[in-house]
Amino acid sequence: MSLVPKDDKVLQEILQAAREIFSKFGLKKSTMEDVARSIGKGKSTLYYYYSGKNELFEAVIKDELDKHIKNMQRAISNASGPLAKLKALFLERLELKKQLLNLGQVVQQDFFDNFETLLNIKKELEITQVGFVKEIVREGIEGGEFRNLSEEDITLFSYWVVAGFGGLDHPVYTSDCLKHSDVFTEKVTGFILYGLKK
Amino acid sequence: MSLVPKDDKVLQEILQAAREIFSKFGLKKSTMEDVARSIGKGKSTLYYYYSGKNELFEAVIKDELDKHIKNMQRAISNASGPLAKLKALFLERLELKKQLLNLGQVVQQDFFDNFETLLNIKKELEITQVGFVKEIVREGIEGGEFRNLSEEDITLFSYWVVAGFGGLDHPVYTSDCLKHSDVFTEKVTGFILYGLKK
DNA sequence: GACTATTTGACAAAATTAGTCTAATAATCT
DNA sequence: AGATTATTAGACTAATTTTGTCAAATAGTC
Repeated sequence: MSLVPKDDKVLQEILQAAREIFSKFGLKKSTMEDVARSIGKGKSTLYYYYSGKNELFEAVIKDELDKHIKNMQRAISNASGPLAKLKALFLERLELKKQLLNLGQVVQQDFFDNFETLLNIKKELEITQVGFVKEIVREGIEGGEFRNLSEEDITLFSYWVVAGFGGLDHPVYTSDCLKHSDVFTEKVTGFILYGLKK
Repeated sequence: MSLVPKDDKVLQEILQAAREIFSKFGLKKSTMEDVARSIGKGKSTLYYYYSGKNELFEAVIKDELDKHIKNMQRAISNASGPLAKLKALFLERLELKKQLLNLGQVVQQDFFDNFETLLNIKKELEITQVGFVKEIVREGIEGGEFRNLSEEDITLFSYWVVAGFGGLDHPVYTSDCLKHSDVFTEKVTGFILYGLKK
């Protein structure tokens, strides 16, 4: 994503600064000069590492998503049983949503789709999440908690769950729901599992 | 300050919207379009009431200061004895500082001085505060808590106190101090009163 | 309807920002 | 030390955004 990933220290510095500036002002009102100034460098330095403002923004988003995918992986590994794993996944997904909100009004699906690379990133995120859900479901089937499903059905089910995650990103859902995240999580997890019970 | 103070409702609407936008983005990154959009009107409407962006900003500041002067007045009236009054004044002054910080990085003295009208407003604020302090000191002298001072000395003392208030606006003072506002207030009030004790 | 007040949209001038490019500077190697 | 490569910055232009203007449209009042 970056032109010359030679000096990792500067790269990280730029990413961190950019994340903060974009979070504070949003993409539109943030300038490359803002980012540069905040790390005490010239704007040209940024262009040495990233080919443009949008590219920097994409890098910030991708960096953020990568971190969250890792967090999801870790959360699932740390949980015992499919129920706990699904819950952990769901909670982590909510966290991802919060972070995207924090990146200055970029969570709107239409805005997100405007970047071709971001679209690819989104697909990757979707596939990764589907993978997580499939893994959990398979574990539940093998453990006897869930009814037996064909591989095809597992895939379909997993895509449905992840579609539900995506739906949470739409502005139809207000912050009030997120405030009651424990109750909300239980309910949604319950809905999800209803389709799997023996 | 406004060109045509005819429709007070729209005027207030603009002021309120402007306050929020300026607080969120600061003066520089806020646009008249932002303000207009947030009240669902055209930008030209803003120019009908205010001759320019800076003029609108000044109006917001002046409105804010007026409110705080009233609050200072009320706080002093409600307090008993010069010590309590001085403390109340000081706390209210800190509140004013917070509000100015909230208006998007305008608290810097040099920035403040850039506006001639704002300079006049600042002088007015200074004179008002000096008046409050003098009142409090006189009360303490008459009540026997403070040593007797000439009118000239009272004036000098009051200007010194208000200068101290102004010093708080400089970036040398970090937010950490403001976090411990009770201890901070006690200490500063103590320093102030030290010069007055019998 | 006539008159006045308010609001808006189109637009030009001014200001700001993104991005380019060359020179300066720093780092590395021989 | 000089040569080479990598990184950084400043000057600058083109593109974009913002401020402010002004005439027309619209709303309100008599």
